[in-house]
Amino acid sequence: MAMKEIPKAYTAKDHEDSLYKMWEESGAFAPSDDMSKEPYSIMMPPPNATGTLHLGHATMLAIEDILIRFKRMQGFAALYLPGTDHAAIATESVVIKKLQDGGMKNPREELGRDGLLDAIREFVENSKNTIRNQVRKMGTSCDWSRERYTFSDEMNVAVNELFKMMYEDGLIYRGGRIVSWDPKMQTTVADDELEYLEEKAPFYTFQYGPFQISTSRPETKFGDKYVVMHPDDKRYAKYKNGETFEAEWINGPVTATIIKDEAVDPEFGTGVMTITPWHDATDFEIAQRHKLDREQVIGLDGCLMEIAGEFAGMPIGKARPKIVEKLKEKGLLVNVDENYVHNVAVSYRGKGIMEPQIMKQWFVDVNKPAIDWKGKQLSIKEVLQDTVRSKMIKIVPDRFEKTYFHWIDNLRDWCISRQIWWGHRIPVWYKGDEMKVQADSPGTDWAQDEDTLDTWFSSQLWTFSTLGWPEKTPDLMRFTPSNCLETGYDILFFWVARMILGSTYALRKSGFSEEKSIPFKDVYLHGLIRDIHGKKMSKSRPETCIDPLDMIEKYGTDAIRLSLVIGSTAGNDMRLYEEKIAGYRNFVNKIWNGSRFVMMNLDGNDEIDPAALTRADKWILTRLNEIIKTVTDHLENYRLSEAGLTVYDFFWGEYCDWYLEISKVQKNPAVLKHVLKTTLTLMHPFMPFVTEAIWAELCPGTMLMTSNWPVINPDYAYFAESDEMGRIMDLIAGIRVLRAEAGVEAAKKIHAIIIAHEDTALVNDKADVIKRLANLGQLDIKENGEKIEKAFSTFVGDLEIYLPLADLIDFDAEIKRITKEITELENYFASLEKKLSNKAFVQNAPEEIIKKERTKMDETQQKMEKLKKQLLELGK
RNA sequence: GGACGAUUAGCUCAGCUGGUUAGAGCGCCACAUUGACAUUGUGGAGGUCGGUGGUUCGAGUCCACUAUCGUCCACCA
Repeated sequence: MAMKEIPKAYTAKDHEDSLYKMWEESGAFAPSDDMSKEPYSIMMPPPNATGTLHLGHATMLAIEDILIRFKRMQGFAALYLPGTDHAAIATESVVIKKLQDGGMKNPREELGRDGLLDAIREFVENSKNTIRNQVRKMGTSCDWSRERYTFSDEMNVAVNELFKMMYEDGLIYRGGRIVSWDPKMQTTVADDELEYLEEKAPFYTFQYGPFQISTSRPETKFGDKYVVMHPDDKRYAKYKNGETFEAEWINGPVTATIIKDEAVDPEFGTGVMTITPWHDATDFEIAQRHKLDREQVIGLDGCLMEIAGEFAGMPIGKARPKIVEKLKEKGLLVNVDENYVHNVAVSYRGKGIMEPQIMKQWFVDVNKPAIDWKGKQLSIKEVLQDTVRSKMIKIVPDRFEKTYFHWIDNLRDWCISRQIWWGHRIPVWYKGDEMKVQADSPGTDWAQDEDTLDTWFSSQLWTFSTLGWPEKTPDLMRFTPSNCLETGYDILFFWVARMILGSTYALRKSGFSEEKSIPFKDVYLHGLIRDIHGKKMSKSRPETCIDPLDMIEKYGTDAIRLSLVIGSTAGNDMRLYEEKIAGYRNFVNKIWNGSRFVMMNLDGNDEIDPAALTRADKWILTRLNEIIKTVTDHLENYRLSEAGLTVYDFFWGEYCDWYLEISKVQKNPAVLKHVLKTTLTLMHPFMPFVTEAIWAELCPGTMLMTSNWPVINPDYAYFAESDEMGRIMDLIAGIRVLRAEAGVEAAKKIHAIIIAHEDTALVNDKADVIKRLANLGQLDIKENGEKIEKAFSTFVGDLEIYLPLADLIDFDAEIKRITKEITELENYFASLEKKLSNKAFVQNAPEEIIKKERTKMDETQQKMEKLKKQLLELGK
């Protein structure tokens, strides 16, 4: 038989590449052309076209691919659109560093704009290929024919179009604002691309006229001519707002003005500060409020300017101690706190220390009403809030909605211009004082804005520009909005919120309805992958890093996918270690061998004969129904881990350990095959390769990937699911109402009785419950009928009996004691039952022992019945 | 300063709207195994679910307070 050729252990390497090739060539990665099928789409968050795939990407791809394969099998026209991101600052700094490592001193100067762009382009093309192949390695079933790139010509058209629309709507404006300037990368950095590092720096206090002021940055203080204090600070009550005084300062005397502003914290330092509006965001705001002068002190190169007099041209780091020295000589240094700790802002990308500067930049206004939304003109901020608040967009897990709203509340205008070269260039042209906003040059003598756009400005268009916008292509009409955006929670603000912004604005403007203009319906946020100690994996500590590609090589893609998905929940970080992956590799192998065994026992007959089913067959078929239902339900609700675990447990613990064992004695090949096929289907989204490889043997000529997702077969409901618990729940619900209406004591007694009488017959027969209760007392239903009826209405239709409460009181303790005893017996009974339902025990244990256990069970049952009768007697 | 998350077996983690005796993997102990599988099977030990109080007939699950760890946001003159 052909089976003998199948190797004993599954070696992933021998199958994965050829299976992927088969899928790709079959065309099944593309969504079905059948327009009657409901569309389902996921836009892959594009990995940066700089490096290689890391575990974050692997997690993302695994989760998305599970969802898309599931939906595809369910019969949706499933689109999974892949792509890469040009990642402006990140890429440019990587390439510049490479060139510098290669000996080039200043690549920007030496290569010029076009030369550097060429170098970056070449680098990006190479790494794009690497990324593509790695995405394939993960088994990702995305439609490569629709691959997109955030810096393609088509994308550039979309970006320019959006810029123009927003400009014409007055949403984009140019203005002098304080921005974070990165002297290292020579560009601005957005607020949320900053991170703060703790730094210990000397904290100086200087005499400034009659005041003492403190600073850790004396080099900014040259132009300071305002002192600010809180209006309510009693210490300085004698000074009036606007009052001036003379003060000796670094380079001679200055005339200073007193300003009262609530931004000053009276508790901090001396409660008085001088301000440097050009180089501090808070100071800038104070200066705006009071219309104060602003002067630049530090140049864009990080060196002091003319205003610094003798210090001009010095880098700030060098100048600082010298300035302090001079002030000390002048007798103006009051004291130095050497243990002062404060935060410095650095770039999230390049780690350069920020220098706030006032610069002309392009901004997106987030407060101007400009979007026609549900009959009103709303601002970007308001639309961002409404989409989530009205549940048009659902965030999983929902606790991130709170974070999202908090972020929006604090949202300021978005600075979208960057002074780097790698990126979409701002489509604005200047000639003298004239300015035009358009993609192409208006003619000779016009010069284009030197700046490029923030990378997120193009990324925000990802969900719909990839489908052809601004053209109204069939894909755009069909697949927008996408169904799910899956990404890490760390870029909720960077990207997710911006996509909502871009999509709602652009698509509403293009005539789409509110429902069609959101970028996605669900947002699924996964956590970060950490090492076994819970630390972030970082390149600087390679021993903590797990490279997904190494793991694929060693354990196979299916094992990686499982280990990234099982045991992880939305929004929570997960630890990953090699042993875990090895564990799932074992499972993959188990599937292989279990299937091999099944195939050795098939007889070519696939028809299940209902008349020939053993108890075991019926059981496994019933269980299969339950598993289908559970797995489908979990997947629909993004509980991927639960779904995976369910099918894992079923296959290993029930199908292999139990049903296959029985099959060695008495087998039903048709059932064996049916259950295997169904289980393989359920497992396929999680572990596409091994399931497809087995399928090829099991059902030659067909492809599992395009098979139908299983549905429950009502014929296989041989064992009714126990709905007893459901009945009890109804009863309890009734008691809860009764408690509210008739009082706690009454409810407690009824509960005690029910516990005591909790046998199936009693719970099944509602009327019987009521009768028994009725025997216990003579509470008149005519008096309390309404309450009682309400209490039991969840499980009793008609109530025309008397309900007893009053006479129970004396038997309380006795009932309690017997109830407890019954509970103990029940526990014992259940443990016996468990033992007897253990297949291995039943199969292997000697007959006498099993008989003995059965006898014990019978005895226990009799005891329990006796006690229950007693309890009833007590009731009477 | 504000918010959020975590705390469950030796380790890493599940546990969906409160409900039969709280689960898995790894590790540990004992035994088994040349007929699918040592990447195995069977059995076992191991948990007062961080603490205190509350709601409830019933709490790992809900509420309040609290401890420890972690993350994010804001401020830091």
